Amino acid sequence: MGITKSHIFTVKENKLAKYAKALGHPARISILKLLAKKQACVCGDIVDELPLSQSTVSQHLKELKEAGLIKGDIEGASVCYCIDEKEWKNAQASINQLFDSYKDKVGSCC
Amino acid sequence: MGITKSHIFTVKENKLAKYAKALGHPARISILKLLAKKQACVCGDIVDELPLSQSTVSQHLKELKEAGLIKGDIEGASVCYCIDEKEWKNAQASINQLFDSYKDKVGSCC
DNA sequence: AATGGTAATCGTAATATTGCGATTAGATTA
DNA sequence: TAATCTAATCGCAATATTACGATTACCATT
Repeated sequence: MGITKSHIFTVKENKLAKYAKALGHPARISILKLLAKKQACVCGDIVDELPLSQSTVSQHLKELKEAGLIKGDIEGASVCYCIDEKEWKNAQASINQLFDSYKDKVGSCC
Repeated sequence: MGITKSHIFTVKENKLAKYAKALGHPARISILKLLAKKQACVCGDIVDELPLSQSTVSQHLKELKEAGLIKGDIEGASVCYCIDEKEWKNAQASINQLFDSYKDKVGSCC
């Protein structure tokens, strides 16, 4: 139905999925890389760096903001976007917890 | 247009986004956790663990397989699903590379 | 050969995503 | 105040995702 049955999963699973979903688009990866390098913090600079329209970039920024990965401070007429340090680390830790839960195979199947 | 302009991004960015997208649903997180713990390797066991229909689980498994994170070996009538060790490590490394590219803020903006 | 179990696929419906042009709201400058 | 610049939002179209029941294909038993 295009709608996820979130209630049957844990809060933690949903939060992790939300982080991952935000990372699940190359444009958003690209934006985050720009923000990480701090070469572009102002929205307009991001638009200039990517071959996407202003409205499209704005929407991607909105999704990253809703996932919690970034935050935007209004600076006069423009908006300064930055990575949310706390959530960024939290996301990394959550993802690594999943990856690390897999111990090297001992044989069994496959 | 609901279709991603993949060609304007790098292969690496697209690959990372693909991994993240696969992780972007709580059901798939849940499945991967089961596989990581090896409590469920056979498809049927996964279906039993989750309150989702067989066809829905099968579809999620397909997406995880297409992203490369898991593989399935046919064992008689049933199918044994396991994490693809190599791709798993590759995915973790790619994601961490992005996260680690952000150095703690020194001030600038936000 | 007939039956039963397992898992992929098909078809369908509801909803979400991606992308853009156009418009709008706020701040800045002339 | 008028003109301008910035970024969010609206409206739309194309496509993708999520979910399920039904069907199908394939093993394994009987």
